[in-house]
Amino acid sequence: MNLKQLRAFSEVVKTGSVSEAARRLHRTQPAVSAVISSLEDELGIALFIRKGMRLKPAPEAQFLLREANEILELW
Amino acid sequence: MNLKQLRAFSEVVKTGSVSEAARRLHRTQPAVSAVISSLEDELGIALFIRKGMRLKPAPEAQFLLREANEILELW
DNA sequence: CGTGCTTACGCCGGCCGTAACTATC
DNA sequence: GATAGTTACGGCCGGCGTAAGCACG
Repeated sequence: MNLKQLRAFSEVVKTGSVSEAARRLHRTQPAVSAVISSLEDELGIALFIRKGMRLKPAPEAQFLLREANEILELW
Repeated sequence: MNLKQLRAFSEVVKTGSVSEAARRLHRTQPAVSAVISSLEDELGIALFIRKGMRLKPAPEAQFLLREANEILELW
């Protein structure tokens, strides 16, 4: 787990979109997608549920979101 | 600035030694040394004063140490 | 078919360890 | 000469973008 992952995760939740998060992070969509995947792999849980074409944060993602934002705030 | 740098910085301060920090971080001495250098470069300040063979945190390092530990605690 | 996410793939930069050098005791 | 830190260097792995594939409306 590292900052890049937390930033990506936070942005995707905030915007509800990998594409939009990618724009804000100045990265391409696949790059952000991969970062999210790697985070899910590490944690061993799915952080998002595909809802049609959109991503909805999974319930388990809530606690991580709080921690992530807490850390990013300090940055 | 990233987590690796903060971890390295924190360990070097804690132990007063790059070698010992390297052992704890499971890295070699040169690797840790380089991370510290990169952090100092980024910040544009010297974080340590060479006191004989030991490293003493520079006064300017104090504020960073507090922030670093705060962040690492959350991890 | 347009929009969005993932998979595939090759390139390139950065990180790591080894080795050599410098300094302090 | 032992111990600690830095500098030099080469190899390798990971992250990036491009492109192609897949799914939903």
